[in-house]
Amino acid sequence: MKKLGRSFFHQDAIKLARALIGTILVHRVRGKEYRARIVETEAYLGPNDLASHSSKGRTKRTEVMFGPAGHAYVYLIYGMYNMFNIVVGKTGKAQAVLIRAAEPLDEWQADLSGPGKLTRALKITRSYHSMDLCGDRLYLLSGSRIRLRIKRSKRIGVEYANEWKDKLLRFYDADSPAVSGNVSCRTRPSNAMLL
DNA sequence: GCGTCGATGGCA
DNA sequence: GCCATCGACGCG
Repeated sequence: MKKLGRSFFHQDAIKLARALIGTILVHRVRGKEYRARIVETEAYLGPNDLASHSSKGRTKRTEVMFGPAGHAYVYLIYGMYNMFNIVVGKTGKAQAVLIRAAEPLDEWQADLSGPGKLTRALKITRSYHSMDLCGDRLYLLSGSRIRLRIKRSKRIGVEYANEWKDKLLRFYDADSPAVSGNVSCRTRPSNAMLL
C-alpha cells in the first residue's frame, strides 16, 4: 500500500469519489494511529453544483476549496457534527469529495457509518480545516480493489439543490455493512471482525 | 421497523 | 433562518 500523493487528488471529483472507495484513511494523533477503509463518498462538482458550498462563492469557509487539491475542507453542520471533505480536481475548480463512511481496521472498534459519526470517532475536528493531506498527520493509502463492487445513488441531504439534487454523485461499496443508513451494520459483525 | 423531531452553532 | 446529521422516542 502506497501513500497517495498530490497528483492523485488532482483528478476530477467524480473519478476520485469512485477511486477513493477502498482506500485507507490514516490519522496519527497523540501517539496512536487510527486506520479505516473508506466505503462511501460523495462528489461535489464546484460552483455550478448547487449542492456544493463552493456555489456560494469564495468565503472564509469555502476559500480552501478554491486552492490546490489534497487539502481538507472541514466544516460544522447542525451545530454538532464535523464533515470531512477532500479538495480535489484542478486548482480553482473548487471541487470536493465528502467522506461519508468507513470500516475501522486493525483492533480498533468504532461505528464509522455516517459522515458525522466518522469524524467523531476519528477525532477529525475543524482544527483540521485546510490541512495538507499529503503530510504525516492525516493521509491516505491505496487499498486493495479486488472484487470491489461500487454502486452509485443520489446524494444524501441535498433536497434544496434543485436540478442537482438527484444526480448520481454518491458512491459506495455494495458489500460493506458500514455504508450509512445500512441497518445491518448494527445487527451484524463488520467484515474486519469476521476475519 | 418505521416516521418524526429536537439538539445546537456557524455562517450568509 | 438555514443546514452535505444523529439518535431518541412513540407507535400499536
